[in-house]
Amino acid sequence: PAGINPNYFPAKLWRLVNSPLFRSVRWDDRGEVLLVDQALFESEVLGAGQGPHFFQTKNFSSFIRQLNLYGFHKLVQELAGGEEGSEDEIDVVNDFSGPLLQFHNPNFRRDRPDLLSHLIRLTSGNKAKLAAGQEVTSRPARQIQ
Amino acid sequence: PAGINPNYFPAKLWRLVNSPLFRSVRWDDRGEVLLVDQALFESEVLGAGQGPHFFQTKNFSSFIRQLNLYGFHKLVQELAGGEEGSEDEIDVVNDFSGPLLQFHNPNFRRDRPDLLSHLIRLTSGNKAKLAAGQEVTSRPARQIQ
Amino acid sequence: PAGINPNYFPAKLWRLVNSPLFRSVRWDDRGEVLLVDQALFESEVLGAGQGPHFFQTKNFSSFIRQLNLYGFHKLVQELAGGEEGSEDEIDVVNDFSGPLLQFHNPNFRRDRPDLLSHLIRLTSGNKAKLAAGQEVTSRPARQIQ
DNA sequence: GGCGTTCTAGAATATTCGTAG
DNA sequence: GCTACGAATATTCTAGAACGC
Repeated sequence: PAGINPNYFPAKLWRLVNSPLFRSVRWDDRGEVLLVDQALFESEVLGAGQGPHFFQTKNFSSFIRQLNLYGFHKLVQELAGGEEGSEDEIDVVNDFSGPLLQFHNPNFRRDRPDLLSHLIRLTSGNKAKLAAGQEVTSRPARQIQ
Repeated sequence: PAGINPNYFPAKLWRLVNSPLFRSVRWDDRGEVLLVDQALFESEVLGAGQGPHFFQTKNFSSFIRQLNLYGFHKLVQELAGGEEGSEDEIDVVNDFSGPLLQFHNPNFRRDRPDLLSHLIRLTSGNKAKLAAGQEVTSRPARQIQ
Repeated sequence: PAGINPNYFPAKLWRLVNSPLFRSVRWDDRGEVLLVDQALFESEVLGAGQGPHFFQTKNFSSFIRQLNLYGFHKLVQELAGGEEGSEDEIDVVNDFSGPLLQFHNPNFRRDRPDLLSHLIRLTSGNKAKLAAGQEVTSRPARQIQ
């Protein structure tokens, strides 16, 4: 998407979730929740010898730290028991391999790439600025032209 | 229900009692009392190999501890000894399999999901806050809505 | 070892590291450093269907949280870059399968089971007591006789 | 100086055990 | 007998802090 730095975590996550080449990171049916298959992610994204190595780490926990730093929150898997929409949840969880971790961020939605610029790193400094009502933006990409 | 954390006990209990897939946890006729078949609960909810494992314990007593922590109280079953109206009680108790335990909480009613947010964990700290007249709320959910 | 509660983390870790049945948790050559093969640990200790299931979690991160709570610290692996003695480190790291994580605690040594009783949970309350110079002990095991 | 990675800790709920009432 | 509760540990999710680039 335009306007955000392609080298930073939000842009990388966006490319991952929208890439058909990576099955470990996907959208839920509504395009509002990030689904992650940890085992598959570790092999196809963090594993050795992966061509376009997205991240420098091999530890899944570092990926989780990034998600939290950018304001994502984990959703617990509501399995088989709700009133409405329980079928979807079953599908979501048992899709193809291991259980899927679910993360949510109001500024990370499939149909709203324009919101990506609102994903900021929640450092203590940035949080103080936000509390003071100031705008916080990520460092923009260095455009050639 | 909206506004409560789906990871926590009240939400899980709500899903259980309203799920047609679990027969061990049900409402009484009026939708005001929680009915629990211990033997069935131990096999279908706490038993091994249950896909959607709601709890990490296999001990029924831990489930009871949670009920008490959230303000549920056990109703003693007056077995066929009252004056009139004893048939109802017999029906309630011997519905389909084992004896049904009955628990009550004024904020847990079938037709009032809005009251679920009042179910708070009665730790000593929270009870002190309540005694001091302060509001006590659960850690909020990260709801999608 | 006598005197410590066999249900708590230090005793479980002691049994694991000294058990020939579990290869994922071992001592280093000197018996002073805990070596953990994460992948093997996840399958043989945290995996489903393990007989004497030590922990109720399936997440390796929860195991790490326990190590830190009881005062263990991770040792960074100096990979083949030192001056002398680097062979030992290589052996430690590449012994049989994946890389081995190393953790250290002065009260966790192979030849000193008597020190296990000094492993206490570093909660905020216990840390305050320690800072005040008070003794902190774990809840003792309930002995039958 | 910002971002990514790592290691550790905070804080809330969950689970267990024992016992008061 | 047995319900309810206190208190400790266990588990989970998130955040703090340090460091390198």
